[in-house]
Amino acid sequence: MAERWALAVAEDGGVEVAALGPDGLPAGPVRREPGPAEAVRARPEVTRWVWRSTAEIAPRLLAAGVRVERCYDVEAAETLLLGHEGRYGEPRSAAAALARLHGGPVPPDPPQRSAEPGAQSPLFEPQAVRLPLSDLLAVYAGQQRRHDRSAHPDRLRLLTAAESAGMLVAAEMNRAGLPWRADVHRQVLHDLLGERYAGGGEPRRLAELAEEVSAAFGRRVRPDLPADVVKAFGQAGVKVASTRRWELESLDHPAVKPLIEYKRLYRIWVAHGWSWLQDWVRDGRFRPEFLAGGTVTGRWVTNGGGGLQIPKVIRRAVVADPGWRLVVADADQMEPRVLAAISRDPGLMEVAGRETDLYQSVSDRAFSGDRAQAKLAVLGAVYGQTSGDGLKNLAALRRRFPRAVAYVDDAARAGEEGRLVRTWLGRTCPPAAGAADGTEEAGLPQDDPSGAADSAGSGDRPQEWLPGYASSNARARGRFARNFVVQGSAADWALLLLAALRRTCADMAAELVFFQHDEVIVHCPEEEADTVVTAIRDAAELAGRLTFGPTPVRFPFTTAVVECYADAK
DNA sequence: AGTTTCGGCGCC
DNA sequence: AAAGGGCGCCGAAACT
Repeated sequence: MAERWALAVAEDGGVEVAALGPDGLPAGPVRREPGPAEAVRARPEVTRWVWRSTAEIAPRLLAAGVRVERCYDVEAAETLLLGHEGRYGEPRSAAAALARLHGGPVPPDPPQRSAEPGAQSPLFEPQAVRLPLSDLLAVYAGQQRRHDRSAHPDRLRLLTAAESAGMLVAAEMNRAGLPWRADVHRQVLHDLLGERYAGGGEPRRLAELAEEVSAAFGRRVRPDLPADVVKAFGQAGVKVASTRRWELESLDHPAVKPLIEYKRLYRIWVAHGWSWLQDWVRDGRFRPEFLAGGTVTGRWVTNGGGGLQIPKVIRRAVVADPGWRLVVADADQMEPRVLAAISRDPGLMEVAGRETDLYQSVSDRAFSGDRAQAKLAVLGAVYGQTSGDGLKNLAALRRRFPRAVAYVDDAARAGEEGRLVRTWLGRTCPPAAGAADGTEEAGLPQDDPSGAADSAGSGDRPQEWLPGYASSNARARGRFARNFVVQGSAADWALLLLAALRRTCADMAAELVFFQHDEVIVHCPEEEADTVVTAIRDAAELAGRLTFGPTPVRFPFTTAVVECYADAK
């Protein structure tokens, strides 16, 4: 029997709790408990806890060794509902939601706290505005009605549940951390960069490469300063607009090779070097602080340490504990499969209904077996590519998979026209997203972010007084919206995958330690690895059915059971 | 001196 | 003529 309770943290750290009836209204007296852990532990029959903020409460539960089955995060729900209602940018705190309910002055959201290297994750968000249980329940009841009023209440309710589950998973990952061998990391750095010199300057290998670059130019050039490099090329008679790698690669000059190698290693040094290790790895774990729902598309972000950008060479340092394994699982061709599921394109659903390489199938049908071209065409359609071979390939794609291409084209048009665009479950794209892009001329005005909040009906006003401005902005919005429906629907699915996987891991020692868009890592005892592999496959299929309803589309994963992350794939 | 933007690149 | 989405991170440059 599904039991739902609500919990509100009081100023003194105690909590109020109350049972909720099937209608979501209180079905019993409000009781006080000394803390959330005590309240939850005393009620194992509860299957969903309604609370203001998972980020506030889950760490306290985890610290006490208490697990909840599911939750409903009121502030996550408020964010999703506001977006869905086209009110992006309005304050999303529970206190703001209450004020809107009562018609009072709406408090602005507290500023985001920024990540500090090595900072302890606080058990409380210090600036959070808490609500008494009665107020929290009023907001919750209002949110239930707002779900009901949406175009697809079931989907939106599922999205809220999924987002809440994601926040539980994020809290658990933040507590677990990613197993990290600092000694291995140091060895990798030494192999790549050479010795460090006293005083914090460049390590040996970078100094050598800088010398090579200078020698090639015949004067001292600092390879880490783009302006210096561009000038040096100019003096050597080579015109170059930037020092981007793809641009340098086309040049014929002896400085190019050491320069590119310098930039590659410099990047490792500054972003994942010794000071990174010092800042972010503690007690054998890297804790990047995952933030579920951190982007408008629903993808997660990490706060600190570049947790979602771990370079391939550095993954050597991610090593399972003795006797344990890492199950590294990567969704196969997630984006086109999601496009098949949301567009219901018959041809694309057919190829996505197989677990074999989807890009190969697409290329067999539309690109004479050229897989690389097929992949470029599909990604180009999803990302809004509009030039080069992309256009030609897009035409071929359109002939074979017309509904799929039409789906993203429609999204792009809606975005250009300032209409609301949603993921499959109803996460909504902010109307002005991408507006800052495309203003290639300096000095062009950009959309005022504060204006987006109060101009629900006027956000699409064209600015034709500035030739080129409105159109390039609109096109940027179109590309954003085109990508949004696919990337965001994939994020919808990924949340349900995580929720299902979390459920299975609860019965084992296995812990979810990493999630990156379409990839998960589970850390588990060796003997659980096979079970985890199966659990991931099952979770993927379950997530597919739950998210998209009946669909022939399959969501296969490539899994590897390894001791070291670098040995996967 | 402190804060914001830019250039470039890492990941998906 | 050229026009690919989402992020985070760093140091330098540009700003206040």
